[in-house]
Amino acid sequence: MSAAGPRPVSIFDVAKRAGVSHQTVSRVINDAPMVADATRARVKAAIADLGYRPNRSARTLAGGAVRSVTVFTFDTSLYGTAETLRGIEDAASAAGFTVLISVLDPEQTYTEGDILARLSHDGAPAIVIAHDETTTQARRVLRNAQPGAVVATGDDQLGREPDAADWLVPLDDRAVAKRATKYLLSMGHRTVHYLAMPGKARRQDGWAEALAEAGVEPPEVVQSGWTIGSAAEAAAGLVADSEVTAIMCGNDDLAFGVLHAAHRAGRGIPGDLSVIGCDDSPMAAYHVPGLTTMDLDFRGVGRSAFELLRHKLEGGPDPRPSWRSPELIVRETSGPPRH
Amino acid sequence: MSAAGPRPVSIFDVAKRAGVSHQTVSRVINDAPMVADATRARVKAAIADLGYRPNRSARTLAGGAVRSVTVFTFDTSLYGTAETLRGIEDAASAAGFTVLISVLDPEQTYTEGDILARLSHDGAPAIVIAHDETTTQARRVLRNAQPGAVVATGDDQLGREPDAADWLVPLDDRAVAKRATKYLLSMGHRTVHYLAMPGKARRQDGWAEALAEAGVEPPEVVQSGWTIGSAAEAAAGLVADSEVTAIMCGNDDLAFGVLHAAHRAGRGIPGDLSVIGCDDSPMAAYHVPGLTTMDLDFRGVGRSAFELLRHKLEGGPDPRPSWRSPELIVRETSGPPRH
DNA sequence: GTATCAACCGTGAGCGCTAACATTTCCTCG
DNA sequence: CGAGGAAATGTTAGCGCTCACGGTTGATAC
Repeated sequence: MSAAGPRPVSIFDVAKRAGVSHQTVSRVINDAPMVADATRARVKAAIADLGYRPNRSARTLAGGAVRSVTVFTFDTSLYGTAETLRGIEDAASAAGFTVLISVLDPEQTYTEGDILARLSHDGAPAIVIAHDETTTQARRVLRNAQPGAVVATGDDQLGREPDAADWLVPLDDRAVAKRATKYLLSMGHRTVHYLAMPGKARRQDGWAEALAEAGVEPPEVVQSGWTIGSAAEAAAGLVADSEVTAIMCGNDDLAFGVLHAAHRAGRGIPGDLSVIGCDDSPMAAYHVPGLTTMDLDFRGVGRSAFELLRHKLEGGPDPRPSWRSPELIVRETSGPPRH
Repeated sequence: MSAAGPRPVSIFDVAKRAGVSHQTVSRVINDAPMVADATRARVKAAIADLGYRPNRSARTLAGGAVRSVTVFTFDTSLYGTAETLRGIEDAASAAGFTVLISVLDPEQTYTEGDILARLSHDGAPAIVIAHDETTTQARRVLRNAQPGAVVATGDDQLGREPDAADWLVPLDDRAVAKRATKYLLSMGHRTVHYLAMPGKARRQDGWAEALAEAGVEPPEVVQSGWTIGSAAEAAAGLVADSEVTAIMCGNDDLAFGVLHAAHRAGRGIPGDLSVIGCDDSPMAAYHVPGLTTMDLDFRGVGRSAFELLRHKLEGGPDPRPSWRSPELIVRETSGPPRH
């Protein structure tokens, strides 16, 4: 009834009811010490009676502890971002934080002001799930504007960005891609082709690195969009080429696209062509044939990102990063080439 | 720099710089009339110079127009909810609204207080993406507490809930499931089995209704969880039974699980078994074989939900609901039964 | 030249809360 | 038994903004 009804109950109403000052009520709802048990109980009863609920705007305005995070991301319906978001949400709500999301459109360019304007206020804490150009730019902007209140996940750029450990939960995409490529190479493939999604340069780097170490000249990268459909289209040429025996894909969705294209082209999997994905999305295990891929713990990364942010905000012991490390999962889309 | 730096620039700083009162600045940032063009320009210049950005907390506290929505949902990584969320986000950010998300855990039960506490303040506008028990309960709680500021999407319960049109963007799951079932029946199947996901009773109703109209006794419903894996497991018995020639699934993910189980059981698709999903997720078109399913415009539903909420908040002309109506998409997992 | 009325702009209060400090109470100890 | 001090509570100010006014212009009308 409160929407249209009378003014919602405030801290003063509770105070009056409990026969204390409003500040005491504030202490109770903030679990502050220095309140007698009896008083605390009385206040809590009053809160329950009146159905009081604190007003977050007032709280943040008054300069109390921050209790919200803005998450910048670029597409909530992709497996990786959705899972990361979920991880952030889990950790955040457990800690009593509100999470706001701000979805950036990869097609659009944003000015610094555009991005900062999406924060609820100047200096508001933020997490950036940076998996493409646009979000990487957001990461840069936020990091410049308010280094104390930003954390990011995504493309590992360790070594290029200063103090990355303080504010970045890296996925080490390079190592992941390298591992996958090496595996394919180890199966006896002469070379491995790469189907790239937009703005994930580090995975491509890892692939190139693995090839370089094996002494093979990397073939031309084939560029795809983010959707299964775009991958199927982009890979049409690749799968038609009988010289191509192994393709590594930027993520699982792209791999499904490739598999579809390969099927249409009549190429046998994995006899004629090995395909490997990345992310281990739920579909990977149930696709027929089962998709070989890299398991990435996005949810864990999201949780860790939140913990890191919280650490920056509130201090306390260094949070140990706690996500499963990436792991190769061999299923049925990969094998030795047929001679 | 504002996080650790000096106090962020406020409306007063801008006012001083522009040589006007703070109220005039407020007028400018709110696009209010009654400000001379010259003054407006001067203020805007000052805003740009100082890099001023309004503080949302202060704005909502001071009782201005509401500019945020809290979205209640139960799993941001499912296709349907992710897309709906995306639709809401699109519309909301276009309208200058902030979107907060609040993820409810289906395993958990929430008290009325728990749910209301997730609002940023008493009476804060909310959208509920109600696809299961928990979110449906949230919908009920919010609707009771603040009918003026709640809108929901999801399971159609028209006829049972009063004034549904005012606050519900229905998906008419019943009709969708009925359509799919009728299609299967029309292919010549004696009966259609149903693999249910948790808490989507209306789809089951539609299936039962279609069977009833065809004069066939509905077989026992098989219950699944939300994941592909749980579906594969739950459907194991069904696919092993050669009497079963058609299965309709609660959504596409479940259908993929069934397809997987069928493959393992050695049943031919669609010769031995027809499978139909629901949602037309991106994978449906690229799965081999292509999944027959119902196309649902979740994104449009999300957009409409936001528009409806905005209408309730700000008045104005009735928003025309504008989402594509559900459509049957026939691909390769369905066909007539083999005799 | 004065009343009239827009258009424009400023002043003060207050939203609900917390920080910082002031005050009271009550126990401990020499 | 009074000084000292900690625990418990109250008081005041102010966060950044909007609302509801009140004041000031300048053009127009008579």
